[in-house]
Amino acid sequence: MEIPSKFNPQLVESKWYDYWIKNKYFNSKPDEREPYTIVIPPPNVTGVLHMGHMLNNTLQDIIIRRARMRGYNACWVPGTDHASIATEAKVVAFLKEKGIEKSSLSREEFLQHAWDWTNEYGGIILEQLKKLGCSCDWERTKFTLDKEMSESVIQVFVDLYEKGKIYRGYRMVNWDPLAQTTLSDEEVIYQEISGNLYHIAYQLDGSKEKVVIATTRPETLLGDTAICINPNDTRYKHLKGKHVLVPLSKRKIPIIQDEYVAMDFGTGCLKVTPAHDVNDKILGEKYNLDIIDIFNSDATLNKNGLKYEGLDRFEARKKIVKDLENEGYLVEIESHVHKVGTSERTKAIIEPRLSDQWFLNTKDLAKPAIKNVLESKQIQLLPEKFKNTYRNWMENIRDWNISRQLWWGQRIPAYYYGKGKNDFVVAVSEKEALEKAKKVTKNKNLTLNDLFQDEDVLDTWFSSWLWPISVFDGIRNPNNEDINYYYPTQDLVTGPDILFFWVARMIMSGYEFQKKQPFSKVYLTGLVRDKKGRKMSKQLGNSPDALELINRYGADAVRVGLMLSSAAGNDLLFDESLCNQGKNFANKIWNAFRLINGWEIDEMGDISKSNEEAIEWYDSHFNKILKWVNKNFDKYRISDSLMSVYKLIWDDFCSWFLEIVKPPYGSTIDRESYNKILLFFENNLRLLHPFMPFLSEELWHYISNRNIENSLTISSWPKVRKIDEQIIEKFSLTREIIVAIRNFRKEKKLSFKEKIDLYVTKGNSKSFLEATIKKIGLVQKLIFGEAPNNQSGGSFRVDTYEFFIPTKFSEDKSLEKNKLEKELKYMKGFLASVESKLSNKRFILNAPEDVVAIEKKKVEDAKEKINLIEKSLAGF
RNA sequence: GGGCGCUUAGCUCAGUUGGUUCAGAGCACCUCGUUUACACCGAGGGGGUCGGGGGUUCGAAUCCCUCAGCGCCCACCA
Repeated sequence: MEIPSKFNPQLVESKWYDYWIKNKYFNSKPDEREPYTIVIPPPNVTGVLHMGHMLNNTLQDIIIRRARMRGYNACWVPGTDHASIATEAKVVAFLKEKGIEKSSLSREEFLQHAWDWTNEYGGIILEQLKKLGCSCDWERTKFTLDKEMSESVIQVFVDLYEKGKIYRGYRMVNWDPLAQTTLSDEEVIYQEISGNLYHIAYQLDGSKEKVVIATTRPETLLGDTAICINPNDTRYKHLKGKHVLVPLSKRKIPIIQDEYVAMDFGTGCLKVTPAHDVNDKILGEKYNLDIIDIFNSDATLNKNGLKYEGLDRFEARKKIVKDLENEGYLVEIESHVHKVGTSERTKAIIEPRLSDQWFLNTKDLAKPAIKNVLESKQIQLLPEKFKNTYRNWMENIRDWNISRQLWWGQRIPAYYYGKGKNDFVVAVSEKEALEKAKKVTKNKNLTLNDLFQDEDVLDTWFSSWLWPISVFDGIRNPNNEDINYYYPTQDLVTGPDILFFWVARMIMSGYEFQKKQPFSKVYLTGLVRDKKGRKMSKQLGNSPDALELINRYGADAVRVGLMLSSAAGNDLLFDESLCNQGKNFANKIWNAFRLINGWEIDEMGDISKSNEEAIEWYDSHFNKILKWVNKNFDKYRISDSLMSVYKLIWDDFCSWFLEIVKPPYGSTIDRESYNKILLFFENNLRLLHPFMPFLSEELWHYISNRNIENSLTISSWPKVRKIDEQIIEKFSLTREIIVAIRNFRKEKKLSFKEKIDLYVTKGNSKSFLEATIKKIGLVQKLIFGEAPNNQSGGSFRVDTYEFFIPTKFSEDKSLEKNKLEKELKYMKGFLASVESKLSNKRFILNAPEDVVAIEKKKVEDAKEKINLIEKSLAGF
């Protein structure tokens, strides 16, 4: 069959992807086979493919493709996430460009825009995953805001509320003034900044004395309701029970005492602003202080900000510092490095803020989730080091703030029937809410118009934490066929950055709602960095365009490039040259097939001895490598698996096996050899398929007329068969001898085309492959016995063998003698070191028998070699 | 401030419960080679006192201690 001289990924990729889809090879429904399930970490619906996605989706595809080939009912469920903050922010910005302010829209109008946006840009990322070759069951594609997905979320909310785990509370929360919503603790990233510590003097009421406090946030003094000193601080003992006047506002506030204040920090005197600091809030509650909130929701100052009203917090800070200085309150500005919380999404500096929010008490949910991960029986984290991180977080878990002041998301199903904070019911629908409200209020005349649904939506993670269950509709429709069959899933592949956000919470929800783990293995990938070790980011511009890479190198090559350097949990330094390596590999395989394909078969021809040797060896060697590949897969060492396959195909199959069986130019190959070679090639393709699905499928079809199975994708993963260690050893000795012959040629400047005679002058058995040596070493005659007298030439030794090759010119005698003496010196030194080890009584006593036996064997071999060299030296 | 992890060839990393012939791989590098599968190639080669120091052991890259450097996670010192 004609085959193009070059592999063209562009032509082949779309052809086979369409073919796979058309034949529904990726689709799964429950049957009698064992399931193998992976749910995709749903990317942001409006996102685009980046290197991190490429990495973890390639891994998932490799795992699921191998599972499919191993006969499992493989099911990889794809989908997208509505990512409320990120998407809402994008939509708001998009509308703003068109001159539409969010505030001018009703909730319904805004949501319509958001859906329009989603329908237009949503799912692009899924199309990109197809380009990568991902074998997802696309008919199962889910979106976290789909009707049935949302219903599951609401049902879970109601359930947890009824169990008393969800509550509404007035708390200090993390406020993102840019997105204008609260965030969970996990969404706040603390960043070190170099700021200032301002020392500010407060006038003591009814005295000339001033008390100096230290703060990083001078603008919040407008919300001060006390200053606090340590009762043990002798410097301030006399201030007990007195009052001070807040600078600028002249408000009178008390001096309180609490051991919380560190005497050695700042001035040992703390201003207390219960509305804007978590610790101050605690002090405020303890001492019953007033709470003065000075900010609006966008972190500009409100009417409590007095003349600074309307200014942004940082503008206000500048002005206030200046005014304090002018009025003589500012004592000192000390530079000070401290940490500020920033929003994971918008990067805005977080403002601690008191407000009514919904919380989930996770203490009890965490219990089985901790136990089962620590035991590693039901759930295993890979690499294992993450167990510590996980444990640390889970054991100190705090209540989860699940409400967000956004519109894009599932609206909290709490319905208020009155003005009071607690005048609400929680229900899955308005109708049910009305019934409940009627009961609670004992007012039968209540109508839907009397109910007001809570304005907030739920944290996006509150929907994705159900993902492994909700994609199979296990919440709304428990015990349905899918959930019973596919759950628990097998593997989760994701980044460690969402270990708490997502992984830990899925584990909690899995045990809470399904009573079982959501997955048994969590493969945590590393971060994709550039080759300088920098995190890939848009700002740095060091992240290659994923699709561009696929266009340039081909999807297979990019997959290989990514896999070549990524141990689980380790960051991976991505360098485009790795894709090139993948491309070269594809080219190599392609050409190996072109070689085989071009051979003319002689139906009557007999198999040669060297072909027999090579076939016997590769058969065993392949199985040995297969066993190793399987072992690495079992340990989720995917890149090691690939490297084994890479070396198997490139070095062993192409460089050795094909070179041995290759018919000389103009000759034919016998049918028996040809069939075996093709079979081996086919098996190579099977191992290759999970890593390079397109190339392997393409080549498979060039030989598919021999196959009953009509696609490699649904063919089988090879089973390990017998491994003959003896032939493998024989081959490795043969290999060494051939390398030695090649070295000899190079040293003696003998052409690699010139035939030679090879004398085996010393050696106790014939444990190498003669025909192979003759063919690859271009050996005319292989003779066991002494070299003829007066024959010029040179000798060399391999293992316990000595060889002689006649050449026209003899080697310089003194040079050869020198070489032998060097070898002898080394061997003697080696022998001495082993013998001294063996003469050590404690070694004999303590070392295990086999280790001692090995050492003894070393002595024997060394002695034999020394003997060999000495005999040769005697000839000089 | 607590916890975890890392440091092995120029680069990226393996190295299983301490024990086979001077510690392995891939890439890079050097030399040679236009042999009709492939120069996106072939053949051959060089390169590491396993971060420093100390200890346990017959034996340590591997176990213990210590020092140094790097990284990650968690934590309310204003």
